[in-house]
Amino acid sequence: MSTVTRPKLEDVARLAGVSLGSASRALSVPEQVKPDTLQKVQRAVEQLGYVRNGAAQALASRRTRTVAAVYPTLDNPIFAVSIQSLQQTLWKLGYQLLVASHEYKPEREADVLKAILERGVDGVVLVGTDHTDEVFELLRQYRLPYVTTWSTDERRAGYCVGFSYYEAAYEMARLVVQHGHTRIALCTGASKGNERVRARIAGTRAALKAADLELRPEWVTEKPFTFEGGREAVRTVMVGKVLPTALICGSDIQAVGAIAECRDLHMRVPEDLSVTGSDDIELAELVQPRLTTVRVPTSEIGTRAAKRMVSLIEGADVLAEEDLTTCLVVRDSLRRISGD
Amino acid sequence: MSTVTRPKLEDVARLAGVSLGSASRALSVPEQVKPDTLQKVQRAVEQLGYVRNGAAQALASRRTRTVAAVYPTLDNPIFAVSIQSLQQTLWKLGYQLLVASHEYKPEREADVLKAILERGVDGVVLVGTDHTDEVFELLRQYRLPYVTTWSTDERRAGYCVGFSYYEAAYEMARLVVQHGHTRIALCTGASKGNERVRARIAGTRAALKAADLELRPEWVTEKPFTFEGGREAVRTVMVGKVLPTALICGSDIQAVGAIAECRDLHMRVPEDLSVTGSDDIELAELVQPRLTTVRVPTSEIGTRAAKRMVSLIEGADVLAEEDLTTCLVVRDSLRRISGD
DNA sequence: TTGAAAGCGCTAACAA
DNA sequence: TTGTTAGCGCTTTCAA
Repeated sequence: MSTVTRPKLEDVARLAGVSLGSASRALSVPEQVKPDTLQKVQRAVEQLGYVRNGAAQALASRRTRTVAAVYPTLDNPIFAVSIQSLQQTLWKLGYQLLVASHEYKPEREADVLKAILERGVDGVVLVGTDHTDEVFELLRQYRLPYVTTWSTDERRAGYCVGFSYYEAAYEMARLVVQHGHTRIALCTGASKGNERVRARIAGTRAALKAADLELRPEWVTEKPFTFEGGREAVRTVMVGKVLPTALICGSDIQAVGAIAECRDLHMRVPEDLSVTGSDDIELAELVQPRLTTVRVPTSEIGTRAAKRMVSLIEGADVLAEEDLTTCLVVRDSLRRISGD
Repeated sequence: MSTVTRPKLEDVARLAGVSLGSASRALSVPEQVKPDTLQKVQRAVEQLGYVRNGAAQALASRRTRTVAAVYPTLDNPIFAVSIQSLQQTLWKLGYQLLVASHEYKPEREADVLKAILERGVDGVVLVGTDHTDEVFELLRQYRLPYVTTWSTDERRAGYCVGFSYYEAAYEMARLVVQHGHTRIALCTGASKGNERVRARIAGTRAALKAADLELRPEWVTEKPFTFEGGREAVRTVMVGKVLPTALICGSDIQAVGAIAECRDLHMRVPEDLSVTGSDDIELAELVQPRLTTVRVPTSEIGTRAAKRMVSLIEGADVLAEEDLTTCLVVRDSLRRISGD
């Protein structure tokens, strides 16, 4: 009970009456020792309450059994859910997760990564494919396997776990157009260092173009992925003589904020302004009006990223996987406009 | 650029023309080396792109510069916000954060902690004061400093960073009573292994008692801290001949779920049922009706916990701090009942 | 203020 | 299958 000092493997070996090497093997490659030896070691471990010293193990084996994930922010339900599944899956595979965030400041990412490198990890999970050269350089230099998530990217296809933001945006914009809207505004996040935002803008523009519509520059706003960002978008876009009849938001969080702002401004959703979101977070069907949005495979991304990361680390064959898919979820916040 | 192998301190020392010891000191205790030496080492570090090997450092110094935090879940905005501030503050103080969660299963906490111990951390941040003996035993055995957060607890007062759930609940219940409600229901989380839930029930009960009211057992429901939990609470409690006129929820998330369920059930909030929350998450003022709730110092908890944790680790004097406070936020989801 | 050298606790190659 | 032993890269005495 009151161990004065933390027991080491040597203590375990001595108590079990085997050599240090056998004790080590009993713990890491149990199938390579005699059942008898294994049992003796296990008993000693239990008796002493022995727990491996990870630093020593990492130093000697050059493996940490930890993977790091660098997120734009932790304070967004889609990332929280995704981290959750990433964590759970890694845990089952025997890995721990070290999380970090750069608060949507792409230029900070390399610093965050450096700190992680120093601490030592076996692999890194990144969000998106757009990172500074420094980030990729560090990864290369330290020979760290990595997977990029959320977005797909043709060039690095083997290591992406995500879906096409372009297509998701295209589908949504088409849906809005099909509902008879012609004056359509777009609220996204900051496009710098974020290819997902850029793909979304491009997809939306393409869908409008296919309907001979134009995405007016003054109706495209880049706002933070927060409730407040959505509020700002409404204030930014609902000025001037000609007003949009629909606001497509890049995230449900923004959409919910936009709806709240409309209410405060005494505008009705969807009668005065239709609002759509993206992600289909749980909240989407709880707000009033219920949000029309696009469902993305949030938790699946975490699970798959974990598995792929471990395959990469352990040198298993990494099979090219199909991209994940999204689907429209039609609820009440998008109005059908008859005539014009 | 294309370093074949990661440079070590020895390489730095050689390039700088100093001994290994001096190079080490230049990095960790720069004030103990001559400015000249310091500069030479710094230059070499830069030139080689040297990054410390954390495992080796941890092994030799028996310090990891990492603190772990074990949460019930990561998928709850109050924890996300708190983690955020914890992380930021630790980072500024030169520490990294390792997060883990036990998914509201108190019995898993010790296992999670063991994995953390193995990885090696300098201290642990826990949520709440109610943990299994095994958890405290591990902490003691490994001499790990820890701080408990969110809740205050007289017995371990020196290491708590939190507020009184009892008082917060008392205030809220009193407010509800003052609004003329006599039939009051309570929706909390699971009380097992969660002293915060128990304190909340006790506080609510005490406030009712002070008004000669009773907290009926059939109107006290323990549900998960999720939207769905709030929905279930409404279904559980709104049966029978006599119905409550107010539902006090243990979290805003539950309250928002409850409001949505009322809507689906064609009950109006607050006309047919008043609903109150707790935490004052951002969403609270975005929903319709806007939520009456109690504001808790979410981000302050993270900041203070980080500072206290580092003081504990570095052996600084840990000054007894005052408990944090909460305050009622009155909005629209609580109705005033005239007469009865 | 510096250099030399002895570990930190473990893994893995090698020999038996 | 097991025991022996040489490191893994760093910190930290100790002596100079």
